[in-house]
Amino acid sequence: MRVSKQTMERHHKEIIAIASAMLRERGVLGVGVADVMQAAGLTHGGFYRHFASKEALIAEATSAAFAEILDGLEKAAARKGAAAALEDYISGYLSQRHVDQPSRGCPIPAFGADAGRESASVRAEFEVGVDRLLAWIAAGLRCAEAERTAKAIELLSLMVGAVVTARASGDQALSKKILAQGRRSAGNLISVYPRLSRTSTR
Amino acid sequence: MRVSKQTMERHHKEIIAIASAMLRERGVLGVGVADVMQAAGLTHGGFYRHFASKEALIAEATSAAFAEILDGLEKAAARKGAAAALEDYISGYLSQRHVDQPSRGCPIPAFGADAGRESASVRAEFEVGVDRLLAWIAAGLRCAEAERTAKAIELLSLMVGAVVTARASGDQALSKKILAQGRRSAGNLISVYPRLSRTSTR
DNA sequence: TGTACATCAGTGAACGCGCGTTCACTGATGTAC
DNA sequence: TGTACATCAGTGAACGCGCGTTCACTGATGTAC
Repeated sequence: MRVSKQTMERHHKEIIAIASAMLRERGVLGVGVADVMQAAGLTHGGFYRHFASKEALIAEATSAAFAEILDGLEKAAARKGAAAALEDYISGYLSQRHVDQPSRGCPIPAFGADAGRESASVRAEFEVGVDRLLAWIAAGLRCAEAERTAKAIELLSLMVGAVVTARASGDQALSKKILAQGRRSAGNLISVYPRLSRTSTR
Repeated sequence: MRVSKQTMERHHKEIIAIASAMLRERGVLGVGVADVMQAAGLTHGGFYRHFASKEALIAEATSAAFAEILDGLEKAAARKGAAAALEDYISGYLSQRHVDQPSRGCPIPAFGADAGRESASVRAEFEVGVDRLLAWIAAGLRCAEAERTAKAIELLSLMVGAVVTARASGDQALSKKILAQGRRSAGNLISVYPRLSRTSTR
């Protein structure tokens, strides 16, 4: 039966939140409309009162995934400063926890490859998220203004690649080696004198 | 009707080759048994004379995708030397062509995220490929022996992340920016004095 | 080398199942008086 | 404020479709004599 506007809005947000986690855990093709609705405690039939299509849900869930992460990052930056927040972000990103639990993690390693195969609307949402993320990272870098964007792109690429490769590698040993190296590389990138401090591997 | 052993072997290889391209283009869930068989000029019914399951095909296709790439790399290294071959590999990897055409490209950005969700057999094949790739990259680096593996991991992570992020970003401008920065970063990584040569962004 | 026969790669129909989507229906909500 | 009624969120069955997998069948291949 019909529910109140507030209830419907709550359902809408729940559906998106569930889809945004499922999307990162299973990828675009792994997310089913019925699965999402069931996880939200609803039946699949009502889905189309909320979204025009599965594709529309994917676009909204993509946006929500980035928004959830960026909200947290912005709060952290406000609390402890941009540079300190960036350090925390990096160590969280390149942690075993992030590799093992994609559902609350970064959308880029989780379904960036899938997003590249999706429609323009999904790709557009993804791009807005990447742009905002790069801007946030750039703000936390201690370097010349002109270098910031370039360094942010380098750092993000490095972290995304390390997480994708660590997740794909079955063996724990290789996975951990990749993460550990990622942390060293990222640490050198954000340090004030990165070029001089990294002659040794350790 | 029955075909000769040679024909069957040819079919087997064709199925794997087609699946390995489709896998990189569409991801694991995007590959259909019937699609692959049809592309090979066969009907889907005969699939199970070649493979125990779709999963077995994915494992073999993963192995084949890495083998195809590593064969090419090893030949290139033999022809022009490990260091020069690595430079070519990097510029090819971080090219618009590679971003636009995943089907013959690196498996890691193409379906690394999917592979992380697959069975142990697929993950094991993936890991063997990553290991071999890292060893090949390490051999082309001009640096101290002790630094080689670490630098290879850093370089591969950087390239994988740049390609994933470039593919996911709908807009050409951001995509190109990420690739261009990837090329600069990778170039600095493989140069003999990377720490000193990169004070400027350009 | 020739013949009889077992093998089995490939075919095409069918299996159960889950997918995204549609729709008639229900009944609480929101609204007009 | 109370009442009558239109709206519409959610239900559950059904739609067509494609999925991975199975299977009886075909007939060329490979083999045993």
